[in-house]
Amino acid sequence: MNSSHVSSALESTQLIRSGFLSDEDRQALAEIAAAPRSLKAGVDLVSEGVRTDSIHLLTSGWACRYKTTRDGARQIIGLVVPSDICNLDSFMLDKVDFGVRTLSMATAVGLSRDRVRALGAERPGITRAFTWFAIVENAILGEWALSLGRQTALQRLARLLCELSMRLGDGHGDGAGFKLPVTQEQLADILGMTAVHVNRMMKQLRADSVIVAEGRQITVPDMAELCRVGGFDGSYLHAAPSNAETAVNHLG
Amino acid sequence: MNSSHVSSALESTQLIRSGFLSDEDRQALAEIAAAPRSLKAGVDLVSEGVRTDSIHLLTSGWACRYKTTRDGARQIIGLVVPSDICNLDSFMLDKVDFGVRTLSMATAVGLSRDRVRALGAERPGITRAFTWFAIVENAILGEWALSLGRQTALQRLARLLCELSMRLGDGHGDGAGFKLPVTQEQLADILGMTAVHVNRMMKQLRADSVIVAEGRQITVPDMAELCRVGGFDGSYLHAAPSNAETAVNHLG
DNA sequence: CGGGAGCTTGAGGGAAGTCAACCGGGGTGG
DNA sequence: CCACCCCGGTTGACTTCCCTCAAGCTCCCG
Repeated sequence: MNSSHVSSALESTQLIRSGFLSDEDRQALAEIAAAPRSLKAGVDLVSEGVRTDSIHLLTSGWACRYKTTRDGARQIIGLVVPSDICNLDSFMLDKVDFGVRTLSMATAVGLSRDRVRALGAERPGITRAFTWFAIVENAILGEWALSLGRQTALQRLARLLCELSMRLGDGHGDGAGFKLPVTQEQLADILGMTAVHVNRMMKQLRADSVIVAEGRQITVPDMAELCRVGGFDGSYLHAAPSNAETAVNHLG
Repeated sequence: MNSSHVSSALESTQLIRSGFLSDEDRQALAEIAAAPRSLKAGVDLVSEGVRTDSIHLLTSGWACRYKTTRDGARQIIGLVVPSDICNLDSFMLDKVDFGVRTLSMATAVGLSRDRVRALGAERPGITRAFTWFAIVENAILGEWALSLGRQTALQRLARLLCELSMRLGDGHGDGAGFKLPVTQEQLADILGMTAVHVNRMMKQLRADSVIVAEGRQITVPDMAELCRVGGFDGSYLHAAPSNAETAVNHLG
């Protein structure tokens, strides 16, 4: 069966970090998971506005949630990195109102919405973990809204790099680096600007020695400076392991 | 006791619309609700970044969720209208990372986070309803992000008016009208622009006869036209009563 | 009557978009 | 194996949208 296979994929899931899942909960989830699927870059896991009853967990690679305006402009409204849930909305809604597309090669496992719900009825921890995840996602989206509404292009870019550096967990200190598997055009769709302008802002960050970019490998010599430029304060991510324990404490 | 008093306040709550709450669930919630509080305009129900273990339901008036950047700019990341939950985040997180402030005179009731959670352990419908609400809120926030990132000032304003017209449920047809209890400065904080520019865009909508504004009373002579200008498609709200039944059907 | 809050309008400047051209690299097909 | 092409990055010139600053206006309330 795939349950043992998937179980390891679930190990590092954000859901686990919530601290709401017991070992049995985790095992129960692993047992209803479908076989992992390999995906090429640039394909839709879920298409915009479609009905689906399957919840996808990303186990490797990157994906994004996106929406398009009537006149064709695209906005990426969430980055999905390994261990994230692609379309949590399907847990409660029949129809997603965004699409999910891979940004790089990726693998994902599917969970049947109905089976997750059924599990949740017996195991409150599972529903709690999903709720926790929805709320954290909300916090991130709120931060994006603040950034889109009230920051300059340079600040938005710097802030995004800060967020990614933290979410990827590659170390938050000076000298931290990570790989950005996205084109400048996709960055533009995240940041609400033009690919051309992304390029210029990147150039400026490089010129100011705030980042070092070799191809798509980003290195941050001085994280505090990058945070300062982006006006970044990472507490909204709620994803630091330190938070999991406090969550557990509140279970009573 | 206040339970009967609060019960009526809960009647029209968004939570009810989810279709996940049974009558008993509703009653159980009403019993743990604190007495309603009257609030003046412009006061914080919850301050930014504070720890709180109380979840507030708005029963009358308007409020908003907001965040501020390090350099003092403010962005409103959500409007709270009667029957909405002000700080759902507190259901799962110790610390909210936004503030909630009344925009007009308002009344709210508080629910103890721990007691709601305890209820949820016995009554899965309650947790489900909260999760549903978090996910709908997410959908709205995603739509705001799309708007902030990819629409012009005029489109953003038009879209907001469309959303409000729908959420307030005053009728979505031509001739629909509603009261906007917010200053242009607050609109600016919602739309990610300047109060001055809000004024100009309002002027343009008026000049184009898309809206009629007398003070803070907005009338929409041609809703289809307003939707067209704002590139609005309301399906993301998931709040139409029609949706509640389909949600119920999926409970099994 | 004075004063403040919110609305309205104008003039000028700056941030970001648009259009366009060029470059480098990695595929692919002849 | 080379030529070609397409995609993504880079840069420049010009335009446009929106911000900034500033003043005057209308209410409403003390």
